[in-house]
Amino acid sequence: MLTPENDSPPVYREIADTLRIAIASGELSDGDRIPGENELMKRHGVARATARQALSVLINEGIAVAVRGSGVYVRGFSPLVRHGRRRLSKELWSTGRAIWGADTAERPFATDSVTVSEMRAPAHVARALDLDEGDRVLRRRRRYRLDDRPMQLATSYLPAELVAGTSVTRPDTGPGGIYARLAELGQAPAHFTEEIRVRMPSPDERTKLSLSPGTPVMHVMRVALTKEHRAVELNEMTLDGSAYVLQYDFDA
Amino acid sequence: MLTPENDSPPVYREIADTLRIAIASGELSDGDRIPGENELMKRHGVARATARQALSVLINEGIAVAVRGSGVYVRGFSPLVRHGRRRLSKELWSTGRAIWGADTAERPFATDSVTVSEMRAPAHVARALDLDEGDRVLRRRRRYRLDDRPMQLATSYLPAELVAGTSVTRPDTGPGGIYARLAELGQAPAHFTEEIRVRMPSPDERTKLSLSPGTPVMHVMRVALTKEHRAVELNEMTLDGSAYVLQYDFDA
DNA sequence: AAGTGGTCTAGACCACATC
DNA sequence: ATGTGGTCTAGACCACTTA
Repeated sequence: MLTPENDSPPVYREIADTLRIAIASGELSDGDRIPGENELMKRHGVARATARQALSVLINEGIAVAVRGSGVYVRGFSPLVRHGRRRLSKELWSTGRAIWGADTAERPFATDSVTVSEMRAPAHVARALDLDEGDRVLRRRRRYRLDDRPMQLATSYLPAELVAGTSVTRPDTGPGGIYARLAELGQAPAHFTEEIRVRMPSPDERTKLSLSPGTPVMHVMRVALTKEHRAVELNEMTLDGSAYVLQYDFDA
Repeated sequence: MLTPENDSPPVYREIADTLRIAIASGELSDGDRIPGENELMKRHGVARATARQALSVLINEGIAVAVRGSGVYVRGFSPLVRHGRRRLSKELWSTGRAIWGADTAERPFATDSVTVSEMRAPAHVARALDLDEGDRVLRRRRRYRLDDRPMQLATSYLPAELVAGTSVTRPDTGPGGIYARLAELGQAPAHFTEEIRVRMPSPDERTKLSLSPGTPVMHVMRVALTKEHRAVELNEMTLDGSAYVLQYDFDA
């Protein structure tokens, strides 16, 4: 249509903006149906591809989700608060409660597809755990679900010689989890550091977490240290960004 | 083309996967040029829209960036570490150093487009600062840049009656910033809580932070409390997700 | 059966970058 | 001048949902 005005925004973007404003203003709210491709074609007199492009903007922003055969809908957001400090307080795991209970106020997290294996430490793991690159580590991978919704993927690495022969090497680590077992070995975690990155998920992460398009993930790398400052665990977590709010508190 | 095989992945996705693998394997690395639309059309025998769709997948994932008139390139990632605790240690702001110096190891952050205004507290601000919804707050907005690259947008809210007549109401708050001024008022921040969300940016945020498509933002909400647990500031920050790593540490 | 979104083709004109 | 990505049209067939 040879864009009559000089450098006006493209049509698909203007259509997207119209819809975005309708959503932001509350005119359309969580779960409401957004005008579909056919409706936008009629309403704005554009070709199908242009209407689609407008919708794809909102979908890639995570504001809307498309449901095949049904329509496009406004997407809600009601996340879970994950509290950095309270979650890892000593009372929790030292009394046999799983750490994951802390977030969810008694709603149980389910653990999924647990795999345990021993391997040579990858470079970044060796660095975090203060090992040499050839050293062996135990790797524990699992997925967490809440009400059947997958929420997070987690991979823990521990020095293999430290946990050899303990239940940490078995799928079920017993009451209190890994940290309780480390405490029994005299290697109780006393100090934690967490690094948080955000990015778009890989295709693998998208399927494992059932993410809809436009959903970013949080990547949390946590190192657990004993009171002697020995690094005893690296936990790499990938969280569904639409499902979590991380909370930290600290003193000046 | 009537998709010959049954439920094989769509062509554009297979093309995207090919490219993704080439990137992940290091065959293509940061800044390298990715095969463009014309190249993909020839190589895979598809229409232009299909080649474009394949590239748009990578762009929306933040793996690649398109440069008009030039080509599509692999995108690098070299973030800045923002340390939750060290940044806000009392020594920093109590000795007149700006908080922002802490992240960057002496590289200076520049402040941009500062606006100060007084207004009625929005609902979420009133809640965070423990005010009534009609109460007045001072709002300070600004943008931070590092080496001319915009890194973060920040909006602070403070109870208006608390800071009336101080330099907090002026664009330049003086040495040590807001927190030093609060300390002079006997309201020194002693405790902080931060909440972190991740989402895709709004169009406004995308332009203000010069974000390329596929870049999520971190949204940090920080409340500063005095030692008497009075909430004296709410700071809402929007960080370029490709530019930051947040770090926190704490004890069990 | 009708409507919806998902994929794909085959064209077109534009603005911009590089040579 | 040529090639690149950006936008747009006008069709087509498919799989799925809803009624």
